[in-house]
Amino acid sequence: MTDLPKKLNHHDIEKKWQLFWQENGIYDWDKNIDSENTFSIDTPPPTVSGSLHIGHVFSYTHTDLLARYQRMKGKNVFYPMGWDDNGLPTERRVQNMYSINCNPQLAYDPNWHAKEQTLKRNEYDDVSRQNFIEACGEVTQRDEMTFEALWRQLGLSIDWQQQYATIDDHCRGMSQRSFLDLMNQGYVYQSDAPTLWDVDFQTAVAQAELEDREKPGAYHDIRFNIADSTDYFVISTTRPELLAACIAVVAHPDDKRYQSLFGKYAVTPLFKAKVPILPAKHADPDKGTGILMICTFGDVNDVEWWMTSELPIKQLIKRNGRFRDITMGEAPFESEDVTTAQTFYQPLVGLRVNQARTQIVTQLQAEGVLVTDPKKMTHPVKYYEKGDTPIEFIPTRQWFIKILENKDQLLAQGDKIQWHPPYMKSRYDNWVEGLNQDWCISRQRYFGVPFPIWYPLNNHSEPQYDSPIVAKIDQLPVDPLSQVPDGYTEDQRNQPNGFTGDPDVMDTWATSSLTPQIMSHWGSNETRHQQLFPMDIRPQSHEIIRTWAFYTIVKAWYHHQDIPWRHVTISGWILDPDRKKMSKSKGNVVTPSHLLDDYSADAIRYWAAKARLGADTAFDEGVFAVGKKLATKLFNASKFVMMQLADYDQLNMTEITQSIDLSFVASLNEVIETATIAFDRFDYASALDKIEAHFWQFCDHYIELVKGRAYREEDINKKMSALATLDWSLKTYLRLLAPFIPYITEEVWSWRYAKASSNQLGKQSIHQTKWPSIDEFQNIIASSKVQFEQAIEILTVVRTTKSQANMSMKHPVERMIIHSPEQNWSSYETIKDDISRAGMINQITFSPSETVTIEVKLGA
RNA sequence: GGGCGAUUAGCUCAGUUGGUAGAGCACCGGCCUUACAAGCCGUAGGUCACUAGUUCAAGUCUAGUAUCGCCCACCA
Repeated sequence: MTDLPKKLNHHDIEKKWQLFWQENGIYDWDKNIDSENTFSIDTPPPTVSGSLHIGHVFSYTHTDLLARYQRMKGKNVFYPMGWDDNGLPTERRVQNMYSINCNPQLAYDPNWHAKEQTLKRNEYDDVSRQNFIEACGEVTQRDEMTFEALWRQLGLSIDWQQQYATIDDHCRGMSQRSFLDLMNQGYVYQSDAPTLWDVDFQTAVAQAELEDREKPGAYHDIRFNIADSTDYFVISTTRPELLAACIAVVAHPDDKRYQSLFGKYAVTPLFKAKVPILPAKHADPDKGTGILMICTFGDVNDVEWWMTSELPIKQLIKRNGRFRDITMGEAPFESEDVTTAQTFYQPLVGLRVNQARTQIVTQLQAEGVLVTDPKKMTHPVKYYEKGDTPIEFIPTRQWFIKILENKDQLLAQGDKIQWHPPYMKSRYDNWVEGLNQDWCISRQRYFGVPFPIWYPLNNHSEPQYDSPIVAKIDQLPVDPLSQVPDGYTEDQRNQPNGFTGDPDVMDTWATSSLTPQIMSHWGSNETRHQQLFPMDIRPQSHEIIRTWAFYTIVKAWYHHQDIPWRHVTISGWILDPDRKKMSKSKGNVVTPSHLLDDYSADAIRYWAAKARLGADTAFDEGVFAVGKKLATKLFNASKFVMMQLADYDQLNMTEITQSIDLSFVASLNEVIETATIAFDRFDYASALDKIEAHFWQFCDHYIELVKGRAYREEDINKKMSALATLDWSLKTYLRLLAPFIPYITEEVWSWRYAKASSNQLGKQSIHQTKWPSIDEFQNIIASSKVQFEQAIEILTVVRTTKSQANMSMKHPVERMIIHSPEQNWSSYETIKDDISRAGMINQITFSPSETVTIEVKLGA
């Protein structure tokens, strides 16, 4: 007590308490407590292949506030941490860091080790899939340690024994178990059809992973001749490079301009292909020229129209986005003039889409079939959200999970979940209602969860996709590329009449949609699963409602006919000072480390805690400073209280007897009640507002009112009343503020309340003590907060008067006259001594009046 | 085109069931007051985006308008 630090050094206390929390297992989940008394959190596994930014700190703090509150309410909190380390971001990072490409054809090289190097892209070393995966593993493990250190510094009350990584054995096994279960239930199918395809990553992607980008483009008005006629018409297209892929020309059935052409044929320029002219309802007479070409495949309309037609696919673009070799004249590339067609097509071979476009425009111009110069415009183009080249539709074989046929059920599941804030549910509803494709879960990548599937090969080594060989549940996780299915031997791999492993990996969402089951150990530990599933809360951001939240609801419904969690808590975004979303691509990201160092973890948490769920918040260092100020104030006020209490081990609330003390307790009581209600509604921000405001009243008014009585009063009862109130108040504020600013509260708690002798709560860490409750002091509940408020009013008048007179606060007031209704006098009378001392007032008198006015006469 | 949200003091934001507009920061003035000058006290600052309506009473409820943001759809 005698050697309390003069200044608050947040670096020291952060280090000290992090270690203490870790060594004493303060945040450990107790597996022996039933589900009723458990609060389980489906922590978002951060993508580890990037750096954390202040937005992560923001939303993870929100979850921690709820976790800490629930823990203090006596819940057995299950707060795990996961790492999302599979998927494209990791692969891309590893490729760049080591200058390597994955070549699945190569054999594993046990002597190869990843080393950081920078080579030109065409000089990258090829490594085997297994080597590549090991490199990914090394990188992610290193990243995870960095992340963990930051989370610990921020003070997240995670149980670090509960960890998973989406690429680890457990998660791979769980993903495969899920796949097999869905397969058994008939929710999975394979389809060989045009699929959303990213040509850079060379993989299929899902509808949910697309985004529109506004890009420059141009309308190209191209003349098409009508077969066996001298007539022609003009189509307008943004994708002239696909002219050779044209399979038909369509116009709206009601479009009078073109009705006479239906049933006839058009001949494409350059390639001289005869294509039918047909009616199609999706053709909009008001757009372009009203007549358009169908190409395989220019956009989703082409795909949809093609599926209902009997026409062949003329595929020009290869999986790598380049134009393939084509022999004109061979089906389906028939031509009226094979030689000319080949001449025009040949220069396109090997080009990428935009290069081919330039080339073909030159050709069209040279042929005189481009009616006008290209008309420039900008239009939205579909991209894979992580890609740099527009999406193409390429026919490939993919695995799908059925979702379209269960929209109603999925909407009903959404209704059973409580969304915070509630309007976020409409995002979910909108998305489900607008779905138009099943969920494509296969990806042609390497660092991910493989499908637990092999295919038998016929005597031509062709895979028999209709009769896959399925792994057994107890084999999971399996890697079909290195493991052998029952009944076969390794030397039969890829041999005629042998087998082959499914080469694809799963969409990363196929794994992260199972985060509740991954942590509940569904399928392997039924007791644990029952304790933890469904989970209590799923914290996440709103832009992934359509992916993470949606897919998790899908899986929980298919596997368990249940909701995955009872509540979804949605954090908003951090906006930069121009109110733009912070994102890597915009280059406006703020990283948290230096902020934590400058302002302290408590201060950063304070800033995060001021933002309500769902609300986007501008990045504002001013608020960090306020948080830091609060921590400093708590430190100083606590030091003051400690000085007063130094000689007293234990004080009892029954010693609180004085009017102003009782009314102050009543007023703080009200705050406990309000804050508790707010926290129960997940509204930590309102709770903080109330607590904080009252704490400043404690410092600015209550302490000033009673400090004299605390150290100068001769009447021991009056003195003890002040001391007991200070003691109880501080103990209460510390606990109310503990979820928000865990370091400083723990530090102060350790000065007095963690000691067994003075701690009826019997815990060493404040974070394991009970949240304050009005049940603690029934004898005081009946008190009124009126006297405290009267005192504030009087004190304020005194201070204003002195301030306006440019006087020191120590300057005496010669006389104060309280004009007030007579029935209030007795109340004032009970606080008169305290007011007089705090305001340096020599004399207080009363005067009857209907309204309250306070008259102050300063001394000379 | 459909859906959702926001608009309150110079800035960042509160405002629970309708009842006289709130905080912090910034600004300005004052104050060494035995926890804190990284402090304290105080002053000033707002047609609650706009228009109509309901009501004794609207920041709050209803309808519409504008601006900003997000989600979805369309995108030849």
